[in-house]
Amino acid sequence: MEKFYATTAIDYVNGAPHIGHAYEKILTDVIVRHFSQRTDNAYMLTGTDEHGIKIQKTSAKINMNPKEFCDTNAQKFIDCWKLLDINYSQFIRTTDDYHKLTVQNIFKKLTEKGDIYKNSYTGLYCSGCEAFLAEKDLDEDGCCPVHKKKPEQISEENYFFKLTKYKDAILKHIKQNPDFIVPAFRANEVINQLENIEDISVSRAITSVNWGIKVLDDPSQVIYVWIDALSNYITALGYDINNPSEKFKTYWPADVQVIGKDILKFHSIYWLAILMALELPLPKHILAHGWITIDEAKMSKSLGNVVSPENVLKAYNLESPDAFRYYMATAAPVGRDGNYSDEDFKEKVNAHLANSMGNLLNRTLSMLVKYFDGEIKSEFIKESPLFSEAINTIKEVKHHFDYFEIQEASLKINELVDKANKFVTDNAPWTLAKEGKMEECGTVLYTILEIMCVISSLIYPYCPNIAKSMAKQLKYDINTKLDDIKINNIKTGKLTSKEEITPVFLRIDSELADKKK
RNA sequence: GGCAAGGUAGCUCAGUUGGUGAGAGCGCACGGCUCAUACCCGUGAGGUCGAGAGUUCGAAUCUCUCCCUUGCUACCA
Repeated sequence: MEKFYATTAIDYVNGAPHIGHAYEKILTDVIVRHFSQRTDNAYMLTGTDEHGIKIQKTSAKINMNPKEFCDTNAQKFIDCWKLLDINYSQFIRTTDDYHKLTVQNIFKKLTEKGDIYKNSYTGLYCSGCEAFLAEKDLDEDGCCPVHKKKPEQISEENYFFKLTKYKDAILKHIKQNPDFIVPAFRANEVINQLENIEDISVSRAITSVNWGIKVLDDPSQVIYVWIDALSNYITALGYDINNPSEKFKTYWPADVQVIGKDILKFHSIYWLAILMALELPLPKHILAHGWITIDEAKMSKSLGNVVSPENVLKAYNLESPDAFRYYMATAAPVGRDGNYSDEDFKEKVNAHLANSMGNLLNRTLSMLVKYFDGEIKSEFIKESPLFSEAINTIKEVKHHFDYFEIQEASLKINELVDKANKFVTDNAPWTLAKEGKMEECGTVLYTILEIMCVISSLIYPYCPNIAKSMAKQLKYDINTKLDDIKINNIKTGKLTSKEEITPVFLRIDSELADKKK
């Protein structure tokens, strides 16, 4: 694999990040971290979408200039991703100068090509909102729900993009590439939506929206969200209509673009059309994830159940975001809605990270210290059927990630952990020690430690901190590429001592965890 | 309304092209072990596989009807 380029949706900076924003970034980060174990050129892009009427109004309401308002809110996202160890390569803001410039050039090129043309747009305009409303936004009487008055039919000169010109090509692409849209069942929805598309308006009169990127040579128009926001995936890499950067040539097309299911239409139709118009290759996969619900209820400001990642980490006094990342990434099969509940969170992370995986390392190292003073002797080193199981698990995990099945991949890791735990019980090294069968006992411990090296690599995308802690105690190089993993990582000689053994993840609500508070 | 996906053990769900007594994880109950973060291992529960009818030697798995749930059907971002 030569390179891997993944993008997230860029978040609208009208508010602070919540668990839904976090979910998408965690999914993407887990995917990119996995592929970083398969190539040296893994690149992850995330960022913020900062233009538009909502920002313009919200900032005006609090007497702030829109850029300062965006600066403040964008920082909240940056801080949050840091807290969650989102290892992005680049953070783009649509107010960045290089982005604005390229968007203007893209707009110009499409205009010259004839794919963008001027036409009049007619819509329902509410003077109170100073915005066009969609019919479904109106109340039963056809009035604006906020200002309680009927919107007027207004016509405005706008630029339009010839979406319909690309309809057939898009349909063909989706049908010929059944794995383009993940999960596959959403492809049908897109195909249906494609039936009724029309050309889309891609600019607004500056009198309606002034917070945006101006059309070159036409100061009366501001570029609307489609071309502004969607283009970020290529402007970030240094795309230029005449001289694309080396970075762009290296990474584009994206290997996967992770988005929420609500914006699938824009990415699988509008975005493809724009790329086709620019004569650029198309992304390999669009991954549309589901929603995170809170205790089975949709998260919303009005319900007051908006959960911020920061609060979760604080509530459990978690030092690293690993447990939260693990839970989010494995809560549901990608593409379907997942649920967050405190109870389930505790149950899952305790069971998998502490009881099964963490404890397995801990018990094995403890025995090594207890029976052998932490030393691996050469006679311990023998083949084991577990080794081929471990190699096979790597294969299965890779296969699942090829299809972005990150929950399924985690289940395979759990299975390997379970097999290893069973192996310990079946061979009862403590009994072997009592019976004086020291070589046999040492071989059992050695076998598990080799397996733990593999497990630390496999759990790394989900739980980078825990994985590093495991690797450190195993004296294993966590940067080993998946394909380079051989079962020969535990060397003979002193491996550990009582002082060096520490639990990699403390049970939530455990006595030890409580002591730390 | 139209299009689509589902309704399987208390919970979350697996069940390829129909065929040995219907499964996994969690939770629960009981048992074992004692190296470990009170952990780990084993055993069990006997669920009319949404309802009814049909095809078949045989259906959770195919067909039809009905009931229920969910998603999509927006120039919001």
